[in-house]
Amino acid sequence: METNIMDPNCPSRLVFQRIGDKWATLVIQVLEPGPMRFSDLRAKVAVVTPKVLTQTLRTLERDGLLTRTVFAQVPPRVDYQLTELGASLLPALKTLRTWAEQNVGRMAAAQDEYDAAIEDAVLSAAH
Amino acid sequence: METNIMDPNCPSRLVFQRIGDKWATLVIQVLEPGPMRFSDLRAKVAVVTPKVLTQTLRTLERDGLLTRTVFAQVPPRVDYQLTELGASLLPALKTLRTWAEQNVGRMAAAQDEYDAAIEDAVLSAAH
DNA sequence: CAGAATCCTTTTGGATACTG
DNA sequence: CAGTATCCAAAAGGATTCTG
Repeated sequence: METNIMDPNCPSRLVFQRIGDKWATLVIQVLEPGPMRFSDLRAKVAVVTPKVLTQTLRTLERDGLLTRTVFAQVPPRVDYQLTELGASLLPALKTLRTWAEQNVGRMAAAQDEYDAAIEDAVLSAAH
Repeated sequence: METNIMDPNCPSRLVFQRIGDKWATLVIQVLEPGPMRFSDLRAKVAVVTPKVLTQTLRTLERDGLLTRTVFAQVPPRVDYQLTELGASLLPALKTLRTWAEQNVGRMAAAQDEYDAAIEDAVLSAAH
């Protein structure tokens, strides 16, 4: 069967949505080297609140991209690690990052130019 | 200089954000074959409202990913087409789509499994 | 035709405080 | 330590109506 990206129910939409998630791709990339516990993730992913980090992790766990392992000890310890499926996404993310690193300068320049043109238009309209 | 994805100001964040935009990647991929006018885009991208489509197009234009060309005629005609920069993003998107098409089935299965486990937990808690 | 303007609902992200 | 519970502000997304 043909996957049609135009279809609102197209499965690839799900993936693009996940990629766009502010924290999801970050978490996946942080987990690349190996398992990590909640507090370490918080430290690594900077100023994310526990609530948002939990949300992100639950979503990724539900997607089968990572696993959550609880150790029965006090104080509690919970490890998160990429599944094979999650790890298989890394190359695609890497491709995107590479593009980003190489082209964000051009994007930023385009934005500056665009904004300057708008500014000019506003000023001349007010003449 | 080292780009650090952990940095909230990291430029690659901008790219991931754009990729995650519900309509942006769709528009870029629809424009691959060549220029297209507003109404054709609307038809292609299904049920998007003109407001949202306009927003998306403006953002992409500002990013330097596409150009907007107005023809001085009645009725009006406006063409949108990818810039070289916009087109250079296509391979990376293609990589993602390929991953999506190959793995969305596994993601969906993982979700079903996860939801079923949750459901079981709820039922047994109510025993 | 290609949108702009307005209004409204839903979702998202985050701050803060509390708990097993 | 690893979360959960509440509350809130901001933004995204969309329906509808109008216009050069």
